[in-house]
Amino acid sequence: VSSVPPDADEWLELAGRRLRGAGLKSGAARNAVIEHLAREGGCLLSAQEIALGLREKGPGSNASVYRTLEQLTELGLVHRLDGADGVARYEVAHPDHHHHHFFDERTGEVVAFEDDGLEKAIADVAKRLGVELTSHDVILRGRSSQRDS
Amino acid sequence: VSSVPPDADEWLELAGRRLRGAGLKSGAARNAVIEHLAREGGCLLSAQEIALGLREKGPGSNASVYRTLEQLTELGLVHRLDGADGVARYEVAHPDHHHHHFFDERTGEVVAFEDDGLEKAIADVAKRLGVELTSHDVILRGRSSQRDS
DNA sequence: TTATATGCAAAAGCTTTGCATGGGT
DNA sequence: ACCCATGCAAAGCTTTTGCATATAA
Repeated sequence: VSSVPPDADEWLELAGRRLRGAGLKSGAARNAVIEHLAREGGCLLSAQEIALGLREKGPGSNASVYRTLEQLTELGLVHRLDGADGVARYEVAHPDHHHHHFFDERTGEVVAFEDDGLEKAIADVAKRLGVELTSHDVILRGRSSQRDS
Repeated sequence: VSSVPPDADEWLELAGRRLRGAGLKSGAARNAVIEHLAREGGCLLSAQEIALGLREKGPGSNASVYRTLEQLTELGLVHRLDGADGVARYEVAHPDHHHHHFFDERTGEVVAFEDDGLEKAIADVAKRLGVELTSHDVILRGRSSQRDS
């Protein structure tokens, strides 16, 4: 939709650092996945969509895509969301920007949003429950308020 | 964990009403699923767990369980959550009690909780986005704060 | 009597895994 | 050299679907 995210480079560096830190070696397929995510990972992407995008210009087999996404999820570099259609979708996880999603049931559109009040409410709940959060998701479903049917 | 939920009967009646209202006929398998849910649907149950629970004492094939759960979800009678393991889990949806879940990543335990502040924050977001919500989920992951490792 | 419900078995996906090969460090 | 990464093809899984039969209304 938009062009390359502004913090793409930042994330790329972070990814490199964490991968190296985990004792992993660089490889063509994983690099391709990571670059693809840095470019288009702003919205929810399925493994197959990524694999398809890569297949056109080089490396990145299905297996490698799945394996890479699992690693990146493990390292907290991408965020995984399991859809009602049984397909897992992935997004770049930025260190300090939590965002969530609204699914329009009429149009199928997905809107990402950020909300400090919501984040605060979640932090409050965690405190009340006496737990430490490592991640959280908020999924909203409904229709955008319009006058027509 | 606990005994039969107090509002089980209430939900059973609601279910009957909605199913009839949708022009559906009663059937042994679906009845069994519904009764099972009324009894044990307080926590997240997978289709296969339900099917297994039914198989022991009567009707309820795999196919019927899946079909029933889809119908109940459609009618808003149960709430569906798609797990990271690729398995969908279901819970009875009570008309006026929203609750959400905390997943302890250390123990695997799942804690259900309610929080008015959180609900309010979500309602506020919806208003700000100009959307009408039909459902929403909040998923928390982390560890319960304890002193040991 | 007609539309729905059920069950079985087969099919459909998405995702994972075994294994041999290639590549980084 | 050693260990990790990659790709292919073959499983593994949950979930869906086709079809014949049984059953509610």
